[in-house]
Amino acid sequence: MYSGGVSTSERLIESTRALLWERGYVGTSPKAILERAGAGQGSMYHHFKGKPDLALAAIRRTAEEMVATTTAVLDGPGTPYERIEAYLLREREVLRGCPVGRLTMDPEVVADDALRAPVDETLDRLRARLAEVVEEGKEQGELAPGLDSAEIAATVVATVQGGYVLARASGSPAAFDAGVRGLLALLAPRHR
Amino acid sequence: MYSGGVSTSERLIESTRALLWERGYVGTSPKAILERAGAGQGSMYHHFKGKPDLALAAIRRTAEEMVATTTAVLDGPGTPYERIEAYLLREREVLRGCPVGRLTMDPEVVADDALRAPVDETLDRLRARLAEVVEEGKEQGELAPGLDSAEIAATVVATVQGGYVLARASGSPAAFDAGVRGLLALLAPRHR
DNA sequence: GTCTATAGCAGGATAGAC
DNA sequence: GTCTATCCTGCTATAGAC
Repeated sequence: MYSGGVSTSERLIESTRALLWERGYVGTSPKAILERAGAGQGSMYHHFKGKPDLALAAIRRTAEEMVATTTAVLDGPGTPYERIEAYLLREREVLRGCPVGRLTMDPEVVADDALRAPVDETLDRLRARLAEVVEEGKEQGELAPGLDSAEIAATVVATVQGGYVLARASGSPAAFDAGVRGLLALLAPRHR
Repeated sequence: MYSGGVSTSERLIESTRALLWERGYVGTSPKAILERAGAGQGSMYHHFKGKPDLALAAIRRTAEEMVATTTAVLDGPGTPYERIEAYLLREREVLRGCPVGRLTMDPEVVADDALRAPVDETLDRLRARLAEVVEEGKEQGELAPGLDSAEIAATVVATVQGGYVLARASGSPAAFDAGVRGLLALLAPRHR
């Protein structure tokens, strides 16, 4: 029996995802979620145990989505350098920040192992995959052999996450782009 | 007439600074500030117009402090590369994050130009000073001449800001350190 | 200057009708 | 499954005594 639309529980999760991205966990109230989802109190507490439970469902989905997106780029075509470049230059809504990374600035997310786990796992998998690509680049002679793959992977992810900070501080994506271009210049084969 | 201690307004500002660092603007309540400062409601509203006004005073002081600290390192002794290295390796309470950068993830700070201004200015001055140091390094032949100083400066600041994200996600400073070491390897004269 | 009292509203959750 | 009513607590601010 198909309802012809999206289920209430689905709307609750999507509304929570949007609000967590925009306002973080501390800044997101059940009331705001319900208003955005067009649902009443009862629906939320029927489908979820409470705010943390609903937030966990939302965070898990956002994390999965990010893993899928980044994997697609890093497993895509091109040389190792080109795939790292594609990851760094991929379309982003820079001023909105990273829906996963921003959660690390939320005290209640960091304090709750269950909420932090999907965030940690997502960034960790991204780093691990990037390290593999860097390793490939070294083997193929495209990247400098002296580089530590795990370190470079951390640098790449950090530059992106920090780029969001610079962009949001200045109110413009320019600083994000500058940081990315600087990193690409440092990685670029032609500069070795 | 010296009170022999610290003024109430002073304690309010310092308490607010600590809470903004720990919990952000949205997550910090006047009540929590007053408890930490050991003051009553009246004191706060006597010295400040309200939460935003007190937060502005606290953010301005934190911003000034960060400018002073980073300037001291970047104006210090050593070659340009060594000064950038000193900035990147300087002692940090990594898991607490950056007291200035973390504010960019706060929706109410970003939405309020007065609150965002000191954050923007601080990170912008840091980038500008780093760009000058990079420029020096290029002139002295210590850094690759093809690099764009402003871009590299953005990359350096972004790596630090993003390093905090990685560290807080994993609950360990290791990822911050890895990102910094990766960046230093990419910048290092010996790798050109 | 600092305190307590109070106000009005929002946060987070529960109860029970439909 | 979904709704509204209700509860208790905390947030932000104001009033007015000391």
